[in-house]
Amino acid sequence: MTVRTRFAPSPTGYLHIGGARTALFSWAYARRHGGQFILRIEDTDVARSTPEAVQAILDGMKWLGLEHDEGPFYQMQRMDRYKAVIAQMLAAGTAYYCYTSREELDALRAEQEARKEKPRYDGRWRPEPGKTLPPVPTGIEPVVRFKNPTDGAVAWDDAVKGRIEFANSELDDLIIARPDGTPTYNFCVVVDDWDMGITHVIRGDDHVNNTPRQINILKALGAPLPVYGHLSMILGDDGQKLSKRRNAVAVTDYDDAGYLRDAIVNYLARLGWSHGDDEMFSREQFVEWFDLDHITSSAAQFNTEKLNWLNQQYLKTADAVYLADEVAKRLAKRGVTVSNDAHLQNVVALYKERAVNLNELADAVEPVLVELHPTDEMKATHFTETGLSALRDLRDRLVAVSWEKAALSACIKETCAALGVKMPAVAIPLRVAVLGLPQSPAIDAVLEVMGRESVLARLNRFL
RNA sequence: GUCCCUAUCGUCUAGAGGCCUAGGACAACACCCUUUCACGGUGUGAACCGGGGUUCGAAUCCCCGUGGGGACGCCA
Repeated sequence: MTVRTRFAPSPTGYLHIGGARTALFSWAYARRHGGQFILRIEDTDVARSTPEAVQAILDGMKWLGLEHDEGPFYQMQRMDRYKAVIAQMLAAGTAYYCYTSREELDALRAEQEARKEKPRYDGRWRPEPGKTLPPVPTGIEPVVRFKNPTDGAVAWDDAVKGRIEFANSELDDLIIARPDGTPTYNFCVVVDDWDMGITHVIRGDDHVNNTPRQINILKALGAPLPVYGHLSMILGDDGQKLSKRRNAVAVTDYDDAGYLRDAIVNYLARLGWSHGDDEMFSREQFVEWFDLDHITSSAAQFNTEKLNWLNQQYLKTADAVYLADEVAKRLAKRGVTVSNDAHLQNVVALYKERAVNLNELADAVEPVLVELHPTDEMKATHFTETGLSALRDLRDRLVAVSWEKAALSACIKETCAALGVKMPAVAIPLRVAVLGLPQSPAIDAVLEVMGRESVLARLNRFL
C-alpha cells in the first residue's frame, strides 16, 4: 500500500507557521515512503473562506517548496458526493433528522453548564427501538445528526502520541448536515479522507477530539481507518499561543523578514522532530531521515534566535547567484536598482558571511553599490590630520598598483609603514571614505571588488 | 465544569530500565584569533515538576498530585 498524506487547510487567512510545519511533515512522510502528498482546501465555511486566502496558502506552499502530487481539491466542489453519502446514511439508519432549534440547543447548553456538565446534545430526536420521537414541528428544516454508538470506546494508536481512548459516552451525536443540506467539517473530512485514499492523517493537536467522532463515522460507512498522527502546537517566542498581534505567523512574513526558505524548512523540521543530535540538514537529508517515531508530543516554543543562527549558517553557504537575486529584489523595494551580474554576485559573496538575513545582506551591500556619504560625526572622528594624510598617501599608491587583493593589501601596509601607524589608523578612515561606514569586511577585499575607478573617485571626494 | 493530551538546561531537543557523576544545538558568560564589524575556535555555568510505587537498578514503566495545553459550534 502506498502512503498517501494530505494537507487540508481552511482558507480563512494566511498559511501560518504551525500549518506550514504540519504541511512539511505530511509532505516529508509521503516523500520518504515514495507516496503521494495531496492538497485539499476545506472551504465549506463559505462565510469565512476567501480566494485571497486560497492564493496565500498556495503561495506559502510554493515558497517553502512543498509540492503536492494531487489537488488542490476544493470541498465546495464535492457537495454532490457528500449529499449522496448523507442520504445513504439516513437510509441505513446511521444518521437521523433532528428538529431541535438553535434556541433549544442554547437553552440545553446553558442548563448543562449551570450543572457543571459537559455541554452536549441530549439525543432527543435520536431514534431508538421502542422510543417515541417528539412530533415533527412545522416550519423547521432539520439538521442531520450522526448516530454515534452509546457504549464502548473508540481508541486508536496515534502515530505521535501513542494510544488514545475515548468512551463513546463522552461523544454526542454531531451534526453532519445543516438545514440547507450542506455538510459540516467532521463529515467532509471523513468522506474526503476515505475517497482520496488517505493512509496517514498528520494534523494538528487541536484535532484529537475530532478523531474519535471521525473514526465512528468511518466505521459506520464501512471505510478503512487511516493512521492518525497529531502534532502538538507551536507556541510563540514568549511561550504564549501564536498570535497575529505578537508574532510573525504567516510564512511569507518570514520571506519578507529575510529568511531563506531552506533555513525555515530546516528550523521547522527540527521544531518537534529530531534525528539524534543533528541540527543542520538538507531537505533531501530530512526526507531520508523523517519518521513519525521521533516527533515530540509536547508543545514547542518558537525560538527566533535559533532560527537566526540557522539562517546565518544557510546564508554563508548559499549560492551567490541566488543571493544576488534576493538582494536585488530587496534593494529594488527601497528604490535601488541593480542587476544580478558578476559584480553584484562578487559583492554579495564578500558580505554573505556577516549577515544574518537577506535584508541585512542587502543593507550591508548597498554602500558598495551606491555612494554613501559619511556622517559629520564620522568625518570628525576619522578624517583627522593623520587620517587624511594616510588617505592621500594611499591614494597615490593605488593609482597605478595592479588591482588585486594581495597588491592592495601591500599598498595599505606601505602606507602604514610610511606614516609609522598601525593598520586601523589607515583602514578605518579608508572605510569611511569609500563606504561611508567604519566597518566592512577585509578592506583589501572590498577595494578589489569595488574597482579602481570607483575607489579613487570616492577617495577624492575628501582629498 | 467534563473529557483528551502533555511535563529533561532560559529555548529546541538526545534519551526506548543499567551506556546518564544526563549528551548536542541556540542563547548567556569567559578567553583566543583579528585590519574595524562580524565569522570562527576553545572553555564555563545551566535541566530529569512533586510524591508514591514496580524493579537488584528508573529521566525512562505504573498511580496520584501540580503546572501547561487542547476540545466541548448548524467553525475548520
